[in-house]
Amino acid sequence: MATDRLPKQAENFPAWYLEVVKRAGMAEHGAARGSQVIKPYGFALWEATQRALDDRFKATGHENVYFPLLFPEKVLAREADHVEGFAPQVAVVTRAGGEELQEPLVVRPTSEAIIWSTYKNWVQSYRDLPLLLNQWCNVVRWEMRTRLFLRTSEFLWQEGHTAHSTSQEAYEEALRMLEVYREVAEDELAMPVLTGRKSASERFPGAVETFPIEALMRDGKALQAGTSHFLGQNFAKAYDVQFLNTEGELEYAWATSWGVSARVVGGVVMTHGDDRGLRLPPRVAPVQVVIVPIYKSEDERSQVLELARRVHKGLSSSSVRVKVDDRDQHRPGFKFAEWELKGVPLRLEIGPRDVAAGQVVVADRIRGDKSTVPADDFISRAADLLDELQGVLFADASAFRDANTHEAESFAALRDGIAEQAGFWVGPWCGDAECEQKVSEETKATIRVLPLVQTDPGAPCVVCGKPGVERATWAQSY
RNA sequence: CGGGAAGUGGCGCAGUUUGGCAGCGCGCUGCGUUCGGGACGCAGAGGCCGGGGGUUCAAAUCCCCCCUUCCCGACCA
Repeated sequence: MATDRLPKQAENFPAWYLEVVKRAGMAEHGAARGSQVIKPYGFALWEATQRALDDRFKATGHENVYFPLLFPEKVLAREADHVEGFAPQVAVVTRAGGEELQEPLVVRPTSEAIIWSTYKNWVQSYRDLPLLLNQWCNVVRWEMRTRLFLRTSEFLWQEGHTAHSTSQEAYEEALRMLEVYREVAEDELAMPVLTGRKSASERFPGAVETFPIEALMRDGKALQAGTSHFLGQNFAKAYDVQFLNTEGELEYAWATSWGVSARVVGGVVMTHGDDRGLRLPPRVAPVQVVIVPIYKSEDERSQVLELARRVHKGLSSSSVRVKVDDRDQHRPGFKFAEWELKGVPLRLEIGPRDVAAGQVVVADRIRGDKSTVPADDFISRAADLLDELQGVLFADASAFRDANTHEAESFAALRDGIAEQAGFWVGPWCGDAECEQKVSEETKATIRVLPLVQTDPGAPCVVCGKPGVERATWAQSY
């Protein structure tokens, strides 16, 4: 008898996370250091997220493009902050075609450089703007420390790169895409997020402002689940992208970039999972309803499968993603445990008793209860029930986030509080990098997010006591 | 990059101290019994023991060199 249970979340969260990711069939370690193989179940979640994002990109006027994976190192080196920020993480190709390359090629860590060096040729007039483009691709960043989905040396993402004729328009674009990210995180992934600005030290290299979405994982650590950057004219100046404005004057273009990576798959695992495994938001769940047939004799089998297929057909026709688990090599109990691990929101158990009564047993993975309902009632109500569960999951995660958000009354309270109870800690900050650094040195927590508009100016900084200019949210993070 | 651990059938591991037929559990294949919360019996298949060199009658095991991966920290989506 192989029970082979998962570790308990509370006892060892990282081990629990890795076990769920591997055993649910989402991903495993790849051949190269820090790389990963994304398996069908994990990829399906990423695809669902991709669709949700891409639909919204299109709806906001963006188009998809593709730029090269490799480009000359000197292209990357044009923007000072950018190259300084990424240099330690960049993989470089020095040999190809059996020869040393005259000019080394970098594997993109992000594509601002190659895209803006190309935009130079695409932009001459204000009539060429705005340029609203997005790219779905992989990037490579040679991180010291890796973890499946959350930080791998190669990862999948989307990166939007826009060029505008005015500062205001670019700034608004950055905020608009931040809002798209918030919406996808909350409405599709049921993952509540904080939005706002990053402090200067946490900014993207080359950005004027960085706007993140920050989610809280079940172990109280924050996860940056997406970022949108207002790049000002930094890249236009570095790559010489100028246009003639309506006044006939030459002006540098204004830029944004924004990205969400497959890290969010890990975020979903760590936001909603419990001791039994995953709990998937219905809107992105690869399988929303799984049907487990129960039978002894061949006779029962055919009757049970007949009802199962009827229910399958009924649900499919109302666009519910449903699967009949008719594998003969496993008994029902095994299948129950397996689909719970995989986080399928609803499981139907159909056995001889149910065939006789025209009913199904409905097991709810999200709320953890079971009920018996007439088969036809379930078919007509399934879509609504899934919507309801989507809401339950979001409400659960929001309640958890709220319960783990604390007010930092003093530096001592912040320092000791974070050590004792991980989570978001909120308090006034004077804006000095020294105070920020003191907190991170003593607590390992960083400022995750600052409000878009000042909410509490003048309150004493929780570190130094000087009048605050920001209300900061601190947390330890992934 | 510092600290730790580990490379042995698909997966998880034991065997290494003290050299002597390469094992166990899960999984896989076949047959049978089972099937409403992780089934069982019987019979099977499957291994250059991370790589290279050395010591020895004999190396998974001892010695040297190399490679790789994971975990914990500093860096980051």
